[in-house]
Amino acid sequence: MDARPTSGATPTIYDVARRAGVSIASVSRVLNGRDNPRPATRDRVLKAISELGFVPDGAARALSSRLKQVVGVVFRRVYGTDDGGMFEDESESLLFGDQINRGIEIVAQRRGYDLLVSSVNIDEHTLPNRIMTIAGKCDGLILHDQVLSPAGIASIARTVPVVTLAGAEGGPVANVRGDSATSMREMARHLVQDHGYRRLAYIAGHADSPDNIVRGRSFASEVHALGGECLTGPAWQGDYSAGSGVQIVRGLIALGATLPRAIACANDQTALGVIYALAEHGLDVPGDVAVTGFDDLPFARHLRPQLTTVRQPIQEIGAKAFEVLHSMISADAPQDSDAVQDFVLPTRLIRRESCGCPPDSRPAVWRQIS
Amino acid sequence: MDARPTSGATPTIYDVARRAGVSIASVSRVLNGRDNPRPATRDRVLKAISELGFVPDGAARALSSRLKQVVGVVFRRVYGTDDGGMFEDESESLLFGDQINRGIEIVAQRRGYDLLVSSVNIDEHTLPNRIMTIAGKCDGLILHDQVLSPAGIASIARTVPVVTLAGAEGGPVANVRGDSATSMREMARHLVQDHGYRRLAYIAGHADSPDNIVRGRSFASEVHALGGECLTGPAWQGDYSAGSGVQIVRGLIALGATLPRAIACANDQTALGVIYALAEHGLDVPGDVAVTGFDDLPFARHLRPQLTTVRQPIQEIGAKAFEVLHSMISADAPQDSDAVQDFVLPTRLIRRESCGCPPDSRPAVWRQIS
DNA sequence: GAGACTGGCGTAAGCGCTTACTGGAAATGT
DNA sequence: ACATTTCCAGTAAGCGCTTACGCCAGTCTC
Repeated sequence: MDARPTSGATPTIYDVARRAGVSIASVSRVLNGRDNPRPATRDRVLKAISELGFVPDGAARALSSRLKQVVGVVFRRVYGTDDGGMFEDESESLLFGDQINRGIEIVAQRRGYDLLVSSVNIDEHTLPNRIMTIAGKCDGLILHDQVLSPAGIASIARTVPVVTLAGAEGGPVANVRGDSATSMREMARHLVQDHGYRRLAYIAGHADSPDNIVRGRSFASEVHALGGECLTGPAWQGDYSAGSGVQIVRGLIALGATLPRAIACANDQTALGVIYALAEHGLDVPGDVAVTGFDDLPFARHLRPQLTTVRQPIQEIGAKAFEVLHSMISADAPQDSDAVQDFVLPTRLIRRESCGCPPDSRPAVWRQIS
Repeated sequence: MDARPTSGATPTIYDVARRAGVSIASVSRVLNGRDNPRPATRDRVLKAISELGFVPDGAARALSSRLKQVVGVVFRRVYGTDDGGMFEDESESLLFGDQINRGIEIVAQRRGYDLLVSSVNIDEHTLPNRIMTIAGKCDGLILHDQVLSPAGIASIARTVPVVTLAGAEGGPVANVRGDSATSMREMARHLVQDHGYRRLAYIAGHADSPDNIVRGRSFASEVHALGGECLTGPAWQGDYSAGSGVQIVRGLIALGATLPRAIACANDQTALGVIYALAEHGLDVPGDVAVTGFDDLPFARHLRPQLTTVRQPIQEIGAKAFEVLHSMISADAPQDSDAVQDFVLPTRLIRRESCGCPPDSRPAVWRQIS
């Protein structure tokens, strides 16, 4: 029995112990489902717990057991290209990131972990501090694309297990990503070979995003290999936002440029903006210009025309990232040092209408879950 | 100076102190930006910190300072009506909830708080346990709509500050919500008076969602007051998912029912499904049937026709919820007991095309940010 | 029925921080 | 020059848990 005074505030394990007439050790054992305490004792404790409305303190538990059961997830706060307010919410809505987080969360929960999410603004001068604060609150970190420089990542990884998403292949830590290269090559083939387009373009995402670079390169090189032409360069530099798609198309049209026959976008949101801007000028998609996306976010199939895109196994990417991180956390060895792993998940081309394919006329109910 | 042995693992404040030749108290003071330590000392400490890659442990800090600087956010994991896979991702994508969380996060960050997010499945039999675990990891809880019964909320609120979102007016704890009633009445007026529709319907969201109930009641009563007819009942019971919108319309058409002239949906996602299903049967929106949503999610304006809906200040709702919670956490008094507050934020009717209004033909750049 | 187990439970030592208290040195006042 | 104040920095006492250890029944063995 312990003689500590009853706290006036929230009940602690001592209060429970006193009320149940046992020691705090027994309460702890009941709390953790050990089978030591015999039923009678267990019941007394359980009763005291519920009478007091006792909630064990996570911080104390974490401190003592050296496990917080929390994973940190950091993503970039996106402010897309400003296009006069039209897409301001859109660029804020991080559909892709949210889906990934959902994937992480679902598997994390199965292991008793919760997610500590935090967005960062790259320009923040206190970035290292913010990341450190977050790191201190969890057992491991999952970093979305483009939140920290490779050097920054390496440095934080000295102290806490880190997994990156959609990072570069040879990064300093374990990385999980979709197989952008293969599917973008497939996309190029589809557009050039199946549809016969010769003059195409790729609207890029953030210039410093490894995944974006891979997408652009794979697409362009395959188009060239097939004898097509692929426009790139500053005029085609977007930032993953719908707004950037709008502005690029408007800019091109304003300059009187001849648009390519097909535009492949770095992601679905950009494609959304492109289609919008094209429609604004009376251009038909895919009749005048074919447009494709990347990610296959839910809205892609509700657009008119339905968006041809690449399906990424978004939630699976998140799930995999957690599993990798979890094994790093569990492994006592803080560093597996040698071979840093790069996990690549398969992606798939989803042909819908915006590339020029005919609409699928079967009723949705009969359609394959594809 | 402290004689504790150097830990082989992650460095602690003791390691930093030893390396800098000071006491742990001084390190702590530097860490917390106290102005006590003089520059020379401070620099030594800072140097040691960066050399060791020291990251202060959040759990220890929380335990000691009795503040975790973490707020828990719990939302319901939604599995929408199954419609053969067509909308399965959609129903998982919780657009609305994610936006709210973004709002919470942004203001939380300003106060040094991070978000612990966790989705729960209502059917879970261990729900109380899950919520308790989460509660133990944070200083306060924000509960989205429909994650816990009022009794459950009241019980957990005994122990930790709680704020609910879109809860019922007379709930057991502080609540933040949009002014659904006013805008739905306005919607009814617009549809009946401006467009002259007489036969309308409301597709409901979760039957047990207070906000849904308010929306439905306000709409129906205003329609009636204006001499119109508002269809409701089991045939019009959805669940906030696009899939439910699809199924309801398909079901009605299959039964040969005469569709109303206008359908107001509980939220944008439902409207998305309704429009989809209507198009599937060759029905024109708004020509044959007008459709409206609620929330004004980003995709609403990219639909064809653009969706007429009610704009909720989504991020502001989240922000407000955090502010309220934060003041509860800061107030030493665990219970302000008496008047539980209900914060209502203004909403606004956004007239676009799906109600029958003419498309806005001004170029987007010139359009008001409205 | 004495010795060796065994299972249930209490004691106490931390986990890595924050912070009240305190002592000594430096700065200030007269 | 001495008394007084001010400033820094160290000591140590927790914060609320988990868990190694050990004690004391009650069981088992032969």
